[in-house]
Amino acid sequence: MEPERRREQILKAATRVFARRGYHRASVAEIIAEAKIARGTFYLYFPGKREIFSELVDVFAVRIANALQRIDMGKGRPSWEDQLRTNTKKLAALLLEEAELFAILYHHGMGLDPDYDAKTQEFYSRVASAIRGALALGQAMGIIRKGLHLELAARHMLGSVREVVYYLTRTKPGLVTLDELVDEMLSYHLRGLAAPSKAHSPRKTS
Amino acid sequence: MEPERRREQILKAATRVFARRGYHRASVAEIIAEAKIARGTFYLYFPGKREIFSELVDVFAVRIANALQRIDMGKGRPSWEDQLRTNTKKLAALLLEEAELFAILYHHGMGLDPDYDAKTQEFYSRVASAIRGALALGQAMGIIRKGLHLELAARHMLGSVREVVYYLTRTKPGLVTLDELVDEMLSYHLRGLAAPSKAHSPRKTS
Amino acid sequence: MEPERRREQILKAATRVFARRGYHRASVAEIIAEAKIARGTFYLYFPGKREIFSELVDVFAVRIANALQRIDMGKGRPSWEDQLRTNTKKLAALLLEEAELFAILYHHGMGLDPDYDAKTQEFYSRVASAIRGALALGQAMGIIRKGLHLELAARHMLGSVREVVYYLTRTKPGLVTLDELVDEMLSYHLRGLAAPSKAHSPRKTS
Amino acid sequence: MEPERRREQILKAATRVFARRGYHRASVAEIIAEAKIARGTFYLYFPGKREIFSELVDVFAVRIANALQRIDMGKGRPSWEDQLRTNTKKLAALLLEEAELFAILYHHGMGLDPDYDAKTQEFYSRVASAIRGALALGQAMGIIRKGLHLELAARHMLGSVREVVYYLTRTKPGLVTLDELVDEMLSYHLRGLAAPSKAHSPRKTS
DNA sequence: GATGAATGAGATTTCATTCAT
DNA sequence: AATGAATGAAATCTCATTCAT
Repeated sequence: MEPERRREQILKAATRVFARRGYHRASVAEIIAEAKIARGTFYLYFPGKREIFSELVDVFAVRIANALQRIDMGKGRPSWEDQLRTNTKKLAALLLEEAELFAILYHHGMGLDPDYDAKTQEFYSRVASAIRGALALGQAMGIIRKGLHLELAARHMLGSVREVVYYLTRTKPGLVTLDELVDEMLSYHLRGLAAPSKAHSPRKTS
Repeated sequence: MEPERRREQILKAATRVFARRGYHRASVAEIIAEAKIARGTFYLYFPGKREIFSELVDVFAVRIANALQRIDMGKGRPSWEDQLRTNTKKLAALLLEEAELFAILYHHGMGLDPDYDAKTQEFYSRVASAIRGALALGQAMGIIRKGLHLELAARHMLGSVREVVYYLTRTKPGLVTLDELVDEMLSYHLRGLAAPSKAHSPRKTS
Repeated sequence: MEPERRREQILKAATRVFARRGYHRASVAEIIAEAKIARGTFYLYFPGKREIFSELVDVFAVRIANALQRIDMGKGRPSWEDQLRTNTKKLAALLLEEAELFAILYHHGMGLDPDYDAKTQEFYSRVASAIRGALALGQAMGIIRKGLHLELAARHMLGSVREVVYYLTRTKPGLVTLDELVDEMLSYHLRGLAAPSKAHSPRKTS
Repeated sequence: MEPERRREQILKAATRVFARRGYHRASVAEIIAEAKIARGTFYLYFPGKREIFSELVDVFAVRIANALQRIDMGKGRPSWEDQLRTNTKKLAALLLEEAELFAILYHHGMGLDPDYDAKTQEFYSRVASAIRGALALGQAMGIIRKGLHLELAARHMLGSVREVVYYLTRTKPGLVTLDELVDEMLSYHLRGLAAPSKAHSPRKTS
């Protein structure tokens, strides 16, 4: 088999194994069984378990990054809202489609090699940072309310999207359609939970 | 030493080790070194590594559950809002204080034995379910808007709180005070991100 | 078993295995089979194959060093010749007795880890250097002839003793008694091969 | 490429690799990289790693054998001494020139397959035997002293020459010229270390 | 109650050799 | 003749758990 395809095949098999077993319980033995190759063949294509995992995550991170367009208010561009909706939909679609890869990313960090932990943290930091940028822009345009702590808000979004999508892929696939999901997510983050009639504002405590 | 205190001592040591190394990289060797006991002694008090970890998480889960009062609109009770604020504050305080234990809870699930995974899922399901109950109650009282997908909303909250608190304990401790945090969290979830002036409602797409 | 004795037992077993198989073909599996212990037990006492081998060589090198007294012409000391004879005899006795260990040392260097090679080279260098010192002393006393290239002479001795003893232990044990061996070695090195009558001196060539 | 030259090319590459890494640390991968051929090509010309090594050593052993003329006192032949000197010089020159090959020969034996070990032993035995023959001849002619244990003496020579030449090639190349070396070696073996004035003879001990 | 020496299943990785192209 | 992808036996090392003292 041509190296290119063989590599792909192993990567695919590894994805399945990691998704179903987690990083630690996955073993090279299992990956080669899944890929139906000999032990040595694996090491012909990848230096080891850590590295193939790392590559998996990297590639996926890049795909996510590519799915998201930096929100930009230049002339002739769609509205801020539409761009947000597009990004959200693309992201949700990608995560739902690549549920296996996403499961890996969801269960990230800690317990792996220090190098790896740092990398994952960095990935999430980059995402959070991108979100914060979009929020700042929205604030400047008067769409996002003032007084918001942008750093915390970005983490709120990051955490809730991650959890909701994971919940859907693992526990309740098919609970909602993609569009319903996107609507729910957007309205949740933009409007919150409170009923609109009452101009609700939680009072400050000491 | 009395068995009770010895047990406690081991549990404390294990907490430190798990928090610092993660479940997989932690070793029984490290725990007994930290607890300054012999190898055999460990197994006198706990069946094994998996079990002591499991107990750690369970105990913490119970503490969380105890911190949260089921929201109840009975006579003479504080307002729905105040109960929500109280719960949020207690929870945030507990998680921030017990950062080590929380790090464990944040990172776990998956990669352990299937039995254990199931348990974790169950823990989060219970939390999500409690949140959903509170939201339903709020809806009944007209405080929470109609048309909300309660199951998804509960996951939104769960995920975002987990992420925000973890972010604060690990990356930016001291970024905000506890009260500021609670305010941010409540306003985020209740009011969302959108500026209030504009009666903003994202349009549906096909 | 007490650690002290267990350690000794493993070291003995390893000596046998290394002597009969050489460093590379020896395996930890073989050592533990010889010592009748479990795999893990080996690693309880030694960090690995390289290290146990290294220790073996080190210990033997020290024993050799201890067997040899630095030749010293102080008052009341035996004659230079007697000291030489004593050293030679002790050395020969030790090497013949510990034939297994010596076989290991004989087949030294190259092909092992670089660290190890350096160490062995160093050992032989130290021996050669000690010999050179003794020869210089003998020269000063008029016992050793002038014009000798001491560095080369020391290597001559080193190489020939090593080969002769190895030959005896491996191929022809019992060919000569210890005293005969010592006599042969001393007369070989001191008087050479030439018949004494003819004051033989090889002429120089271009 | 014609098979003959290709074979030579691989043999050369292997020599360099074995000399630089030793038998065990050398890998077929390294040899084919050095020879710039494909993996399969190697096995087209040699049955395996062991065999190419073996061939290397064999070829060199034959070259050594050819360099040495059996000492022969037939009519019109040079004197015994001159023949000895010629042999010694040829041998030293060959070993010094082919330092890489000699390093291999110096270090080998043991650690390889039993078959191989036997072969090495046999090579050295043949050399020792040739030396013994020459010594016996010298004894008959009154040049070599009586009472010498010829077998041991042959081993003495073998070991010391091997060590001295190895020492020069590896550690101190250029320490002496070829002629100086030959003089040193001959005088060492013929006259020994003792100063000539004193008719030195070490006394026997019990 | 406590100890810590012993265990061995299981994980990762290497590399000489084969064989279809 | 030449290639190089594939193989898999074998080696090293880890660590949760047991059990005799």
